[in-house]
Amino acid sequence: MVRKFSHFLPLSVDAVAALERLHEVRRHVPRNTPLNVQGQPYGKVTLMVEGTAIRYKLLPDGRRQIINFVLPGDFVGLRGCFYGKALNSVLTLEASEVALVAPDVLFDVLRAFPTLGGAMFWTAAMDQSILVERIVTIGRRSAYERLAHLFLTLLERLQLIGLADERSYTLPLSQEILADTLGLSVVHVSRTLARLRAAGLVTLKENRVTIHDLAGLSAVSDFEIGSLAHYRPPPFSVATFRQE
Amino acid sequence: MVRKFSHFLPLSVDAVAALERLHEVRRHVPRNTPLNVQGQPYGKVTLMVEGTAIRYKLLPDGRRQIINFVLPGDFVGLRGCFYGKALNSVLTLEASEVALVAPDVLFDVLRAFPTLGGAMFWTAAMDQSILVERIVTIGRRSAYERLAHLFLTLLERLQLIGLADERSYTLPLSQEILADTLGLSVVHVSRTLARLRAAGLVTLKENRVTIHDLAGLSAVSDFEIGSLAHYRPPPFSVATFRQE
DNA sequence: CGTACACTTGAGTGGCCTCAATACCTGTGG
DNA sequence: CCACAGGTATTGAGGCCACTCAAGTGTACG
Repeated sequence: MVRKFSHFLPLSVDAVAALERLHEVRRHVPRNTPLNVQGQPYGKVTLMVEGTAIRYKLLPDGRRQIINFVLPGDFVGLRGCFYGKALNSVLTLEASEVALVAPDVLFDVLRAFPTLGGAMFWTAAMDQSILVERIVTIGRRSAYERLAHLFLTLLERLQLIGLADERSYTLPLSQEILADTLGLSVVHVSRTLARLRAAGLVTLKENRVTIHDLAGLSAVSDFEIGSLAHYRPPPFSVATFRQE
Repeated sequence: MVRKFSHFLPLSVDAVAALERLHEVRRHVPRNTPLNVQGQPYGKVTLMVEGTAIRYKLLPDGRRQIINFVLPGDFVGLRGCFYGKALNSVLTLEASEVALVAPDVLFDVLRAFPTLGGAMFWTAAMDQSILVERIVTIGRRSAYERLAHLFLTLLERLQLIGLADERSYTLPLSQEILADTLGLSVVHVSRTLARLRAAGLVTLKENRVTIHDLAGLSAVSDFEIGSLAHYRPPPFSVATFRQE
């Protein structure tokens, strides 16, 4: 998504046009479509254009842990293509629009517009910081704090791509999804959501998350507002390398 | 560490020499030295040469979550330098040897030896898969499974850099470290270790982890042996890009 | 020799889990 | 149009896993 990168640095008209090239091979996929299956060999790199998906892993006995949400502008299988088989599954949460990207096209574009490489590096760093925060959340926060933190993380990610307003957003979050994301049971998510609602902090109704008390919620969850977007120009030039 | 990269692809003599350049500015640091402090601006990129460290985050009330272990051959602050300030703290676990790497030198080397870029991309993918596994572990596995899984992950990582033999390794793992890594309390780690010992699976004594029943342990934890090293040559050429 | 740190073990508590029943909404087919 | 099935949310009851508090042991170190 062009909008995400432009938070990193201003994009030239040409660079935007180059990004458009990645969107050439589009495909419409219905809800609950696997974009990737754990253990299967990789197809190609997929770019989410519109819609949402979840990355998750299944344990042999059926337990599921959701790793992250795939939002518009996110790549699927970019890092993983160095492995022989997919390490996790990806499933669309709603009817979505994806672009299939031939890796060579991607790298052509990056070669032509080196600044985009920096932007991709930046988003990779952001992705990792989201994973790190999730580890902290699941490992050391209570159920109450976990939900609060997740809602704020998603708010910020969606604002970055222009899909959330100041305090609310639409996302197909069932309680089962929340439970598998945060390492909780469905029942306990239901009870905890009720407490958050009663406290006047957040409401989740018909796939719409509304944050009624942003300050209160971030106080509860120790979420640093703006933490994802913090950015400083790199203290050095980003190199390019090429492998034959 | 040269040894890690050579698992990815054979390295030429010249490439090895180039990697040596990164080790030029060495520094010896004692135990419990912060290499990085949460919230502080970044210094430079650090390469662990010998020794170990932990990356962790602290919550305001003092709870600690360890994100990952820094082993020889790992970089500290490579991805994070795009952010204004450090997102997590890093602390040495024992007396260590580190190399301070000027980012420009690193990128010079990558430019001269593009295959090293591919290797770094590969290790980044591996790092991420470790984070992903930790999320699954903390979110959906029991204390018993968590410890089993961690011991196997560390075994594999250390074997990759030649610091573990077939079934044992030395690492300064206190029970507090294990607890903060796995989202458990110290007391419960103690009890669970006792159960693993009684089951004849693992022993942890004087900083030495010995795995007595590798098959049993991986059955308990659903750890895929060899999962980190799985590698397939990339289906495309890794591009290089440069930012001015 | 005393202090500090790490580990162990016991006792009691609580957060979150499981099982289960109910209610609601939506889409589907007779 | 209604009956029905499937997915989703709520609520109660009971139980367990992991937590906290606390005391005691062993080892390292100044």
